[in-house]
Amino acid sequence: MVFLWVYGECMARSGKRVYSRYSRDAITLLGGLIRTARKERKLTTQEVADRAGISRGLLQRIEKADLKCEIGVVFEVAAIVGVKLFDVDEATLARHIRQTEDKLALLPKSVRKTTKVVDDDF
Amino acid sequence: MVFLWVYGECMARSGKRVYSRYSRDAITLLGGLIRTARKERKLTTQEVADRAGISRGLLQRIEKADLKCEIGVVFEVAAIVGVKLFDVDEATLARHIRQTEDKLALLPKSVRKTTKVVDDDF
DNA sequence: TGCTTATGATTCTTACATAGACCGTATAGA
DNA sequence: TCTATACGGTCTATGTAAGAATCATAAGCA
Repeated sequence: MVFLWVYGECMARSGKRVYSRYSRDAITLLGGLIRTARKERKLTTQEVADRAGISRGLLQRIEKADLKCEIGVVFEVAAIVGVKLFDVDEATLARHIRQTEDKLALLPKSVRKTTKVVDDDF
Repeated sequence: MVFLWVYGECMARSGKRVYSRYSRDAITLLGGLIRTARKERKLTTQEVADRAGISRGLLQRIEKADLKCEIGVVFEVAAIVGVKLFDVDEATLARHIRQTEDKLALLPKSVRKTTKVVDDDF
């Protein structure tokens, strides 16, 4: 029964994912910023790749905004060439993390769907 | 000669990568923002995972700031729960992309190391 | 309080991203 | 112009990230 294949199963087989324009654009911008920053600092792809501990090919894919790169590596490369993430420095980053943790502590630990006791007989 | 293993070879075998505090913190913050936004919108992990076309386990790793998740998926989840990347909307994102492209067009296509003709004989 | 379910954690398997090597091209300097 | 090299692409082997299934716990409502 091919028709009844659930989404998850299809994904597992096809491997194709769907991305919104927004997230694609965000990664495109990040890749462009990295390439620009690298050239402004006169660093070759090999130099940056070595510093990040990755291959030159992977750096090229990062700069070309490949969606399937590990986020840790992308952020690391950004840090190496001097692209500020969230547009803030380390101290501000740490402060925002604490603020988020505090906010999270006030929210319910699990999200419960309001058991719809909505009487539909009127 | 184990001592002479180059960095790349070690990486290929160990798989362990080194990350700076800055990039780790940036991802920690992103994961926290996603979890906070998800709960504020009263969405379960399963709902968000379904919308993003990923497994629940992967969403958990994203919120826990796992550095090895694909950047495309992380950004997509962020977009789904309403976390603004680069703190800007789609239109601004597109404008920044164009600006970066223009800037890139003015930079040399390849970075040449200044052949040190620096006469070291004086 | 008790019941439902959202969440966290674990294991196993498989698809695929990465490293590494190679090639040709083009491009920046001399 | 000429030359060294930075860059982009391809191919293969391999480590591992992601999906799927499961269980235990906790947490939110009635």
